[in-house]
Amino acid sequence: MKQDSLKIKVYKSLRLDIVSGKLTGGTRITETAVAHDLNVSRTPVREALQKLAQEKFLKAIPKAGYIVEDLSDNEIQDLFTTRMEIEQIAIEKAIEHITVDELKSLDDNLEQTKACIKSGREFKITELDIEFHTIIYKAARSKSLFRVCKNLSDLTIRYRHGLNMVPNLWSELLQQHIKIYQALIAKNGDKTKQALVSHANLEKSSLMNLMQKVRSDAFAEEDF
Amino acid sequence: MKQDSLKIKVYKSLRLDIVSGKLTGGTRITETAVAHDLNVSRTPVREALQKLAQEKFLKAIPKAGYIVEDLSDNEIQDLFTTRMEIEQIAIEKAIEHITVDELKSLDDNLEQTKACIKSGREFKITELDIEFHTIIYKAARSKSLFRVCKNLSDLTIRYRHGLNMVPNLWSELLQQHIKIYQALIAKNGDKTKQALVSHANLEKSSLMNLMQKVRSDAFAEEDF
DNA sequence: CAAACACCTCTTGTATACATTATGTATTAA
DNA sequence: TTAATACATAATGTATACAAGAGGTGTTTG
Repeated sequence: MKQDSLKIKVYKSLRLDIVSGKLTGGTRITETAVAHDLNVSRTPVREALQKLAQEKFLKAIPKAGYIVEDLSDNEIQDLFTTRMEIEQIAIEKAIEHITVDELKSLDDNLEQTKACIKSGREFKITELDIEFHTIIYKAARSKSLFRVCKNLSDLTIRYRHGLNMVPNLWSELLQQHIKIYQALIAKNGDKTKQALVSHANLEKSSLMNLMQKVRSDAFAEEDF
Repeated sequence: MKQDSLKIKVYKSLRLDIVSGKLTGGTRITETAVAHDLNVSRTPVREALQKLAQEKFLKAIPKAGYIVEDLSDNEIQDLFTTRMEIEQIAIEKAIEHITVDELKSLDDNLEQTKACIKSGREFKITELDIEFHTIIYKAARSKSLFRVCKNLSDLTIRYRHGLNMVPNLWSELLQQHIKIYQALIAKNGDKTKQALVSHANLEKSSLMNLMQKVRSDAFAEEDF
């Protein structure tokens, strides 16, 4: 395997910090600080930050640095909604083109997820969830659509780790993955889309409940 | 108005060269050459090239430079198809949210286009065409959807200048814009989507005919 | 003659020094 | 006391020098 360039290393490192929630929304980031932390010069850091800003993980403040993108509840909802709407297009195409190998990959993915839920390896579950959807994007056989789907999916990752705290949610989401998988095999367009919409809605509503809870908890603490 | 940074200047300059067809697909681009041409250092050039590559106007060849992205006929068709499919989502939302001011902007746009078709200002017509669709994207009131639509639309621009050569096409496309506009006013979802699909299909088929013609002409010349 | 190896050159990758600008603070004048 | 100005500071913006890798070419050796 070829060695990543420093730019890519910095990119991956920061991206992981953001999607994993280590860097929260609003955090200020400066080229110099990152360069110092990672022991590289400003050049690769600068390029990595620009890439992250273009992907909407960071927000560039001209002549003043960057902050970690901090979406409002409405903007997060909007993101999840758009993702679902476009994913419907993808899954409709996937029905036509998906191969037995790809269906096998989905099946493998479901098995692995089941195992991870049992053993409680939450970080891995999120990864598998992303993989499940990515297989479908790819099966749509549209380069431009794949790019759009993947980008939207990536942007949602950081908001989904909180879902690990909701008890039994992963089991429900897995059941929905299975429904999607079965509808894909049956090549039933309406059923597939419906299963996908239910899935996205559960995810979105769980997230919104969670955020409201977090907010009211914070408010309660202020009473002291 | 604030002065653009060199990076932005270089970016805009190259982007214009690509979408206007001055730089055709497959053309090789190197940092040094661009820097020399525009009398700036490699740093801003480098950043501009990376931005263009991320937006899929250029293709990065690691350690070897860049070439102007050269899509196959199928890939171009795919791009236009995806754009249309996602634009349908946008226009459905636009019906719900579009304001009278925005409808007025669309009307202005149609009038200007009419005038430009009469006077044959083709470059301006393309701009107005893009503006027409952008107003609709914005009216959908979804940040994430707007971003996706705009990006896909931008990618199609460079393939559309060839359409200027097709006689009377712009008049037909204008008629379709008018249909879309009227359907939007009537807030008729099905009619609006149908008008949009017709519009996109005409554009796509005209482009494919044109490319096939260009190809067969080139083939005919080889017979000598 | 063919294949392998070394080297030469072109291009990106990285570090660093310097320029520019925006912001905040302190001082001075009205 | 307040407002304006000047300056200090900290960040990005830009230029440039050097490093490193990939590919082509020529020479050498079997």
